[in-house]
Amino acid sequence: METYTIKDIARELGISTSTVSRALRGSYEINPETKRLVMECAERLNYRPNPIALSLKGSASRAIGVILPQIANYFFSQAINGIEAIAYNRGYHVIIFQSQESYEREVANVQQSMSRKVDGLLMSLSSETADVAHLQEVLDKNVPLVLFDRVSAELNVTKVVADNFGGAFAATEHLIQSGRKRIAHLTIQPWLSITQERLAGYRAALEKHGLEFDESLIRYGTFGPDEVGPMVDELMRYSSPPDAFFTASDRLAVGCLQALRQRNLHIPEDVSLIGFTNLNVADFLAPPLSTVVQPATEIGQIAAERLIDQIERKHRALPIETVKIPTELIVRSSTRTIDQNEPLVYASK
Amino acid sequence: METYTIKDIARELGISTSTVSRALRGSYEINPETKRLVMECAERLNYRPNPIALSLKGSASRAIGVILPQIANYFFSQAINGIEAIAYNRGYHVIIFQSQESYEREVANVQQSMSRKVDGLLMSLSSETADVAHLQEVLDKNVPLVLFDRVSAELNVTKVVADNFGGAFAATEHLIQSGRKRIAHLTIQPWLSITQERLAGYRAALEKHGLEFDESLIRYGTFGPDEVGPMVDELMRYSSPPDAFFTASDRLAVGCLQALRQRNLHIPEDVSLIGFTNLNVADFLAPPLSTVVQPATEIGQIAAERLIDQIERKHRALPIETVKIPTELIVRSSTRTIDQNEPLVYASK
DNA sequence: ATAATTTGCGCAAACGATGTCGGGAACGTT
DNA sequence: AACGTTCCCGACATCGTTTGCGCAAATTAT
Repeated sequence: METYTIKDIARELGISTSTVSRALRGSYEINPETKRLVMECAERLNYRPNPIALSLKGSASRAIGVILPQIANYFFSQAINGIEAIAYNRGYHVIIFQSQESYEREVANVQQSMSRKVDGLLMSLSSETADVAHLQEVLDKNVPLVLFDRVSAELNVTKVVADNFGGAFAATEHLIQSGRKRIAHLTIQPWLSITQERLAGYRAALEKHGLEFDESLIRYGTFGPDEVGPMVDELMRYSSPPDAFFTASDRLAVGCLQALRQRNLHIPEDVSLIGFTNLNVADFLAPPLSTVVQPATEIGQIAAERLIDQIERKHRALPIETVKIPTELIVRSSTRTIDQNEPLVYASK
Repeated sequence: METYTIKDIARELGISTSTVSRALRGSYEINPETKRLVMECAERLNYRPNPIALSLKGSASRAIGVILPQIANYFFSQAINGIEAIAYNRGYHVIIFQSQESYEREVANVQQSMSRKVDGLLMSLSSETADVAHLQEVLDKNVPLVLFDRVSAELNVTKVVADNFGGAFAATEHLIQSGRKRIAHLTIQPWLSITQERLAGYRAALEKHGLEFDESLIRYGTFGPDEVGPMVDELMRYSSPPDAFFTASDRLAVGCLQALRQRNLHIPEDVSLIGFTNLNVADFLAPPLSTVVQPATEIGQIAAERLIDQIERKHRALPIETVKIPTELIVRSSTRTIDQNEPLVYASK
């Protein structure tokens, strides 16, 4: 099956390429009969317009770029599914780039997607990204941009995020209500919006319940391997060590679980553990892990919808807003209130 | 930061675009002094060649396409990481497409990547794919193609796969050696190469140990939601029900775990469970899940290397071969030999 | 000094599609 | 009969880059 061009159709029918082009795009100034012939011939040859040529011409490429830190991450891979679903049935293709949490690679990704002439960009910032000049340039070029999850306050664009404050508040309050008093918070880089919002939610819940906010119970992780162990060690050495851990990501939740287990700290007997994560196996862990679930797929869907709306109504400026999606608190055994009579068993319920 | 073209450089220096083009590519027929000027100017303007124009011309796009069933899957997302790592430091960009286990979408993805003029294609077949004519076309166009994991015997191309036979053999033998006699095998679509190989490994291990191969203990899954429950029900209704489950994928392993738990079947007391999976939390599940681990990252890396080798030495035909990467059997509690005296506890070890 | 090479560079065509012109034919209007 | 319209359609330029060909100047050979 060869790949035919507009020229082949033109030659076949003995007309000019312009006519073919116009017929294909349904221009009003083409004879219906000619149109029919062209359409039929295109069909017969299985003609597909060359997206590269289209992009070169500067017209729509019907592709959107997605730049995110890591695919191998529940949250992001689910978000991609949401994005693809929407993009697919609105006729767009999705080109995925991973920044690998590197600012440098993120900038390169942005350049790549610009030169590949995507119609719009969907981004979640790398953990290294402090400066957003590269994104300002995108906006200056008038390329629609929507941020999701890891957003920047410095950019005046549409953003789609989970209700991080609310989720963190709910998680913390839940820990307090189940009898915990010294709640450690393991989180990620402090300059990220999500970190700040979750921290604020955590703090607000403490304050509401008259608990002191203790800076020394907060630990900021990077994305290094086995970084949680040392944090746990430090924290547990305190004269009044934490009786609960609230972690801010998939990785930290699992890392914390592992670290606690290695140190022979029992959950929830010794400490409670709750994660801010999208782990789909949370229910099958030992112990089943309480989590704040972010609707990753939905975030992806809404972000994609907003972006495509912007692309298609490019002339009329669409309102810029921040969409906040509610999170859901799912309570499992890892944050159970301890009844001293209960046997120490994690059997399936 | 504007985006400059070769023309801008030409105008700036008062020379022709051809000269600039040749200078940039280091042609021998350009005066070294002119070259220097051009290089310097390009540097100063931060010139980046337009990949779209390059692709249109038909030359290398320095991009490779990756088409796989699902990103939201441990195995595939790790494989992508391996692919990206190699591609990145050999100067290629990776364009990822998801077939979503749909033949139709896979064909569309192939078309897309062809028309985006990727320099090569890395693929893992969708579970619906029985016919590979669309891939034969890729080969006919002389576009390098490497298959990984889900490969097709009908295509004469380089393939990179895990040692599915060996892994399945090891898993089955392990179950037998831990005292199991009726081993059920939950697997995926029967026409996939990996399914067949794993089944063969399973069967060979049974035969080696003098156990009967019982067709009725095999179940072929699709990718539907909660399909495992009914399978388990059917199997457990047998007069001699299975005493072990060997599952062939991430999804099936977790699904099986869930189904068994819901039916109050204890692992490993009532039945053993071992998965063929890349779940990174296998050790934290209740019970910790024995698994056959596929080196996903390595598979991705090797596949990417082979592909890029083929792209770059396109003239000399590279030998076509199937690379088989060893798998690793990791034994955890879910396949423990049952000691009747032991209490029924899944506590952390 | 003349002829033959070499060196360095520009012109123009191509890649596939779109869009701006403008022109011929057929029609209607005075 | 002469003019203006409308309807269809084709020639050509364009997007950014590469490349075959050719041509002038500089160099070397005769």
